Amino acid sequence: MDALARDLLGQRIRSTLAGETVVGRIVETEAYLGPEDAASHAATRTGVTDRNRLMFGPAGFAYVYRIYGMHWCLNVTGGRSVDEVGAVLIRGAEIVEGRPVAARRRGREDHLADGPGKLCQALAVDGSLGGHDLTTAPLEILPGDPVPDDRVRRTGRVGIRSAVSWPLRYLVAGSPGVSRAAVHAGDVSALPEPLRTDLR
DNA sequence: ACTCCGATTGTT
DNA sequence: ACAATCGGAGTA
Repeated sequence: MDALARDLLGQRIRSTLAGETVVGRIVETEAYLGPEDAASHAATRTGVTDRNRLMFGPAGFAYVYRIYGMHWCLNVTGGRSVDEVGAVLIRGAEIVEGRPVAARRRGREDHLADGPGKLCQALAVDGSLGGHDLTTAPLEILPGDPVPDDRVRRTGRVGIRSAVSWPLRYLVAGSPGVSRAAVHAGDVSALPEPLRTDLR
């Protein structure tokens, strides 16, 4: 999961939804793990539910959920085996194609995709994309220029109450499209020992 | 059936 | 600092 979050940086996400093309370069992600991660939607006491079921499935599919009754958030599922549960939230992208389309959808010329809700609005992503195979149109993740390690920052996650110190947020330092959220130190030692093995 | 509240955003 | 806005999850 963690490795997926790192590797998504620099890759492109192309939306041809609603008949128009918008492409973003992914610059900010966050990993959410399985039941052991209190901040994850997979941590529900009731186990698998209608909402989180995709987090328990195979990798490479869209898990889209609504937040605060008004915004959509896009995740890439990351499970590589039946034992691995989780997904990676796409938190920010730099729009590299279809800027005018994204601006119209956003109703403004700036801050087009520097946040998970904004990104979904710019790419026209909504709940109907849940379960979509992200290797196929109309919403697909494509290879991009790899981001070297010295441009990558790993920090604590944003906007959650539990396990905030887990360093599972990744961003490309200084790149447009990174959200304004404060960069706070994620503490690797705060991760439970079994999970640390997933860190590179 | 009922309450609580969130992996956010935009404005004051 | 705070309102908007609603369905999922937990409780009964």
